[in-house]
Amino acid sequence: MVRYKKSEEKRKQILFAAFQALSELGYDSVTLQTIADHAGVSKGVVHYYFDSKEAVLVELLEWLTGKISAKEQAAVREQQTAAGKLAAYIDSAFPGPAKNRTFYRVYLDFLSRASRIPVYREINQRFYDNCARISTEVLTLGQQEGIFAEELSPDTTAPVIRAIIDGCLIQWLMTDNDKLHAVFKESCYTAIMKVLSV
Amino acid sequence: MVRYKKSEEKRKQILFAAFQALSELGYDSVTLQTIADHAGVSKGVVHYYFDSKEAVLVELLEWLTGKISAKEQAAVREQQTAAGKLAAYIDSAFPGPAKNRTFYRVYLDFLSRASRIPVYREINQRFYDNCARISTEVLTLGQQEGIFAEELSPDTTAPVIRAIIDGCLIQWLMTDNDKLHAVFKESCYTAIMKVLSV
Amino acid sequence: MVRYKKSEEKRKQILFAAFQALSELGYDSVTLQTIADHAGVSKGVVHYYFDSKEAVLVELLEWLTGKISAKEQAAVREQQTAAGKLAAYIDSAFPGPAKNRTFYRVYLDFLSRASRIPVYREINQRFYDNCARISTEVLTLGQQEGIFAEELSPDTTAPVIRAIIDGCLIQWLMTDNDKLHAVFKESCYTAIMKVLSV
Amino acid sequence: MVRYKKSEEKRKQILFAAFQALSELGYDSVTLQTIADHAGVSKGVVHYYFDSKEAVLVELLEWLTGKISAKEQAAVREQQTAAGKLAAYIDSAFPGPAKNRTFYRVYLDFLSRASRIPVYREINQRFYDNCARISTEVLTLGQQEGIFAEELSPDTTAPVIRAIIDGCLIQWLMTDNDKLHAVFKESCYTAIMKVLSV
DNA sequence: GATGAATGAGGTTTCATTCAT
DNA sequence: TATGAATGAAACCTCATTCAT
Repeated sequence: MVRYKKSEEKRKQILFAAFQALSELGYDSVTLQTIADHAGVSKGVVHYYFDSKEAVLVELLEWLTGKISAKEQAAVREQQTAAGKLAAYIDSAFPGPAKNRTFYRVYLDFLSRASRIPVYREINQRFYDNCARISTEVLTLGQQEGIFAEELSPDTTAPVIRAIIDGCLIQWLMTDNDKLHAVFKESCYTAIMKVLSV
Repeated sequence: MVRYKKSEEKRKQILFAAFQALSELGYDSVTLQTIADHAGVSKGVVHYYFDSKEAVLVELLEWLTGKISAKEQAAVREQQTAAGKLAAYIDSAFPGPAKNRTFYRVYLDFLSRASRIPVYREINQRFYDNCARISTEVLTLGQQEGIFAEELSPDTTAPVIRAIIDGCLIQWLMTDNDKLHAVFKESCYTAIMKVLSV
Repeated sequence: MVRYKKSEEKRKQILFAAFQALSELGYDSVTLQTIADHAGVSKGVVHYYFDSKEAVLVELLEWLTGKISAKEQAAVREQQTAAGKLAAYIDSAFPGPAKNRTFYRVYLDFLSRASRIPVYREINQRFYDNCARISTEVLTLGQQEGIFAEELSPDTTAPVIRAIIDGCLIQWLMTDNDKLHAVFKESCYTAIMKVLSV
Repeated sequence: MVRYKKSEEKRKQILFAAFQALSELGYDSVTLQTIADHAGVSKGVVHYYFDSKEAVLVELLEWLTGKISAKEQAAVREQQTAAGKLAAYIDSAFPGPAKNRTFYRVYLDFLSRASRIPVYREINQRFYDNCARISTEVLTLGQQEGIFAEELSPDTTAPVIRAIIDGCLIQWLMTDNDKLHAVFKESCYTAIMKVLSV
């Protein structure tokens, strides 16, 4: 993009620092100073690359959801069967305790903002759309294979699949127990299978 | 309780005002002034009844989750069959677009805090425990009736049920579309039924 | 005095509570609430008996210095010789670690105010005048007895005597060591004797 | 010192402004705003250079007592005789009405705090230790010269010397009369001479 | 490009004072 | 008389933002 003459790399560095700081401290405790500290740059630099603190956070949500969508899509594309694709999707959504904790803490911050502020809601909507595309791909292939119920419509089923994934990961996050991660992942997979199966 | 000499009624009034203000403005925009404004009292009054802003919010979460648990339990108790109890539970969790939006905006704020701050996590855990009690009640009755799968254990199933409810309501909240509330409620009910059924 | 229709006894109770609270907490930490707490009455009562917090403190200084002057005068009057009177004065000014600490903490608060606010300065001046009266009594008797230097004038000598007393007690207060109280008392007595002696 | 990356000069400027403001207004009336006003900077700057208002005041006491100790020591060092050193010490401690008023108003504020708060007491103790060093230097030299009493021990005599200085300056401060400054200075010198002489 | 000193709006909190009961 | 709920001014402090260097 021509939009940014400034070093795209340093922007990424700041976004990642913001991600870490936000996950660690939470929305109301994160400051430009803490973001700058995490990035190893001065406070002024953040303002040089981003118009405002808000702009950092908006772009962070965009960047995060984009990365996750890409990763999930890639994982699903690699598989040929509906069952394989679904498993790959869940695997991708449950990469492990550390990554899930870091991301979902931040994601909950963003969801609470998205419930009130359109710009966040729109970014999240694009993320949901990508999730729906994956779910639809899995569902329709499964229906062709005959393992998923014919009567299921992608429009109503896709949101439920993401609901179960997010719901399970939130439940797990609240347990604050890394060992239960595998249990919730398994429960999530099983639940989605039951929802889809004939 | 003797704990509060001060008018318990006014405490509730302030808590409710905080609830409204928080739902409207979000955690980082809500101030003691806005809470006081919503309650129709002066700023000092909030501090007269609560030690700090934090104390207001902690007690708000406690009060909100307590009220919801009570309502859900009462609704489930009134029904005699597993199917009736489950429907009552879902009805209770999906009271309508306005109530769900108001509550889930606030609840997302609290979940994001609960992911980092123990005191919020503990309150939420008590809420989850109550939800699990309801789910267990529904599940075991359904197993006795023969409509739910014998092999399901309450310990792993209960969290999934709440995960689907919360997940669906978050998905709906993000659509910002009141008309879809009924659709998500229906999807939620169907999904849980599929997860539980033999 | 007719000035106070209100129970003089309760006023004293509040003044004494203010004295304790002030000694314990210091000027900037003492509040009407802490004074009321120490007095075992409600906050409103303090305002009922005194126009303002400032009024409590002004009257407290008046009351304290008045009591001390009376005590010192009485002690000195009881003695017949210059040496006896001086010893009685010092004894009276050094009643012990606990009393000296309580009083001098408060007195330092008042001195710092008296250096800027006329009303406190005037009250303190009356205290100094009483001290000077005592010193003059001791000095002139001693001169008659021939043990104190003839050339000493009460006007310049009296302030020095109080200076040594206050100075020694402040020095002792800063050591925060009860055991040194007797040492400083002895040093104070010796110093004054040297200043006065022929 | 590496401790302060930030301009040491501006710190000094703020400390001096705090000194003036504190002397003028007193401890309970001085605010960060008044300090900032006296320094000709904005309120935020004070917090940029100091962690808190308390930190400003602690450092102010440290700075003030340090400066005075240095000045007094230097003055005493310049003199060769015990009498000369003592006169230099007194001269240094009585620089004049304006300076003494400004300093002793502030110092009384600090003494009242030092009587309750350890950090202030410790700083004051270091000041007292320096004063004792000076007194000891004067005393031992005077004993060698044969003009001061052999039996005087520095440990008990030094505090009395400072007690007389502080006591006299407090007495003078309370008169609120510049013309009496010289009188009290003379009285102070005479008193100390009598205390020390053979 | 990069820094960090400076600003000041706005937040939480404290507390003297008022006043209905 | 006595209480304590209520008020609101003013304190300390934080921090996004600006800007000279």
